Amino acid sequence: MLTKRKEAVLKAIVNGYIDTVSPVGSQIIAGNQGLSVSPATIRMEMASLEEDGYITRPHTSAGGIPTDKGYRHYVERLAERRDLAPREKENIQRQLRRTYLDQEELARLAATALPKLTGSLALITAPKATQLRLKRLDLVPVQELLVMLLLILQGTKIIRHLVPLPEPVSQQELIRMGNKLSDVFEGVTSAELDVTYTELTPLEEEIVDLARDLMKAEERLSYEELFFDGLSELFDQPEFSEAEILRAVLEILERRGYLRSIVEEVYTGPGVQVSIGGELQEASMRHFSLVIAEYGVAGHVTGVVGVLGPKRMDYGRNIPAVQFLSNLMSQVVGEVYQ
Amino acid sequence: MLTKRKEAVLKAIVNGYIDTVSPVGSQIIAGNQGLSVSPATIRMEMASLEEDGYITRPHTSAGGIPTDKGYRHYVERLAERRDLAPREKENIQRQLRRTYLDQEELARLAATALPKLTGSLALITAPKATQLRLKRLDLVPVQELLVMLLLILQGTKIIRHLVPLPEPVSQQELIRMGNKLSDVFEGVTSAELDVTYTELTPLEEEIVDLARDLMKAEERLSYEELFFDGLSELFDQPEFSEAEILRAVLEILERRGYLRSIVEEVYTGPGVQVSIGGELQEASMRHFSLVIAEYGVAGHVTGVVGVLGPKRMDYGRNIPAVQFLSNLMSQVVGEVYQ
DNA sequence: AACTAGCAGTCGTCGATTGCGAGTGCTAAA
DNA sequence: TTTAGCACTCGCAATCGACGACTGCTAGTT
Repeated sequence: MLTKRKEAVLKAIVNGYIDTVSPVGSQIIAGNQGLSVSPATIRMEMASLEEDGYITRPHTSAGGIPTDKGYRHYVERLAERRDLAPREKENIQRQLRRTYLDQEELARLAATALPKLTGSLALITAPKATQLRLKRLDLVPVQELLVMLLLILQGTKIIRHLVPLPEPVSQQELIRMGNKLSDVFEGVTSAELDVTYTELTPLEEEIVDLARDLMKAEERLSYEELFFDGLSELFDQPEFSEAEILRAVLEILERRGYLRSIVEEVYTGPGVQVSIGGELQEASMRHFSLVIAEYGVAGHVTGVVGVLGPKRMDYGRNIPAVQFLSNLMSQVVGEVYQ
Repeated sequence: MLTKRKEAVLKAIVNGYIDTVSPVGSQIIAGNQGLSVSPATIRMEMASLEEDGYITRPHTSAGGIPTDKGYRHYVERLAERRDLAPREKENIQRQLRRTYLDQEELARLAATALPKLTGSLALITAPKATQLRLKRLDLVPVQELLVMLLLILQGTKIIRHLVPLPEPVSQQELIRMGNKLSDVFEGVTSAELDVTYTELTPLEEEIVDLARDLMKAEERLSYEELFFDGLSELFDQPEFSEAEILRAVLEILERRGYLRSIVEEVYTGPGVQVSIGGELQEASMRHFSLVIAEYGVAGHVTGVVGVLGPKRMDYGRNIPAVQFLSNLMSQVVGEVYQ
């Protein structure tokens, strides 16, 4: 356990490092009001903090910079949460509360808003239903032997898929089939989409089978598509003057599935989760931190919202920001999802 | 007009610069088989090429690097086009010819394939119909006073929009309306979507009006959404060791509308178009070249496919690659679009 | 016992200096 | 017209030293 004074020193170091991106020395810390001891004393404390693994030094005679452990302690006990300004909140609310947005657009918009608030990259998955429900099924002719199967699901989700036909089917017949199947299977889950329900033609059976497979495949995906935005905000951060680090981010973003796996790894429960540098499995993430939270309607639809930034991001602000967006999106999604 | 030998020198310089990314001097050029003259003679030619604006030098005693004019001449008369290998072609064909892809997925897949072939960033717009045609109209209940209006259009395009209702409407009634309107307006263009056609209830009229507005808005967009892929391929290029240039690209990519405007600016006619550095309006593009081509069915659906890379990209390969993809996508889109 | 002043010592950064080599332009000869 | 030769120009990388930001330690103070 750290003494009060050690904590004050650690806090000053983390805050200072977040601010200046360079090691902070004992005199600067001593200069802080609130700590009225001499630099020499601070140095003693710093030596001890270093020994305990909270800070490190780039070289012998340099100031301290926080280690992952130091950041962790800071995030958990030291950082002062600074909520968004009421105006900022209103702005975002106005953007996301337009009722004519579908859920993907919602995620996309949220991903655009977040970087401006946090100076970090925003990561958002579209809401994903644990249990899909069919609202309607359409068959739309594309070509003589090709139709588009459209599954319209609860929420605002749509699955579309092209289906080759063994023989030509008239448009009237397709419409009739669509109406019939919509009628029979309205409100049904993938498990209940069963061909034994009623009398179906072979073609209808085939379509129902396909629909079920598509819904199951969709459910099996652990997350919806991941949206991100704010690359340039992220690259405004001074650590990205080195192209190497920058490349690391880009590679992560290009392998979207991979990023999804990180989100899953980090995501261990409700509330805002913070992962710092080396706490993430992946070596290339060691310069970054991730602040994420779940949103949605528990047990029905959920997505993940978060930011990816340098380890020295402004946690005091970003954590409340993610929290706020998570709550807001939960509300909006909840309304549409009924 | 350039003499044969001047052209040979220019070609050697461009090829050399593409290869090594550093100024190429007279001895290296003289070392090329095919040119059996001494370095001194080459120097004379280089001085003349410099005077005519085909090459420049970073400083007095350095080798030559091509100017935009030099690249332009190279692309038009000197570059040897090297078509893709049959295996590469087959691979791509196999990926894009899966009939169950809708058109957006097609564009997305093509955008993924291209960077691997060209080492550049791929830019692709989804196919855009000049004249949208309605195939079907659905109204799907979302909440008591909220329905999703679904316009299913020719091709595989879908427009969805949430519509607040003045008063509750039963699901049966919504289905009836959807079927009725689909029936009346099947195959119709936005201009023909007119409420005077037949007898409609006020709510139906409102929906038809909205549908028309949505279709018109969609038609007014100059291009569909732009897909891109291959950031990391692009950043493997050595010129991106400087973070500044890198930032320029990212800003361009974040402002997607802006990139679209560049595509429009460049796009002046059929066939593969090449724009080199300063030939593009935008100052931040001066280090890049763009190779693009239209694809689709002339007069019906069109999109744009291209690559963005450093000015010293491998034009000899990239131009045929874009050509090939444009042709292939035209075929695939043509089939689905009937 | 806890703190602090003072001081020697460490180490990275910045600017100036230098040598090297790649490559030129020019001249004079072939 | 071409070429060999040569003086000259620059960029680049390495070296060096001064500087200053810090530290760790010691000895003295509270």
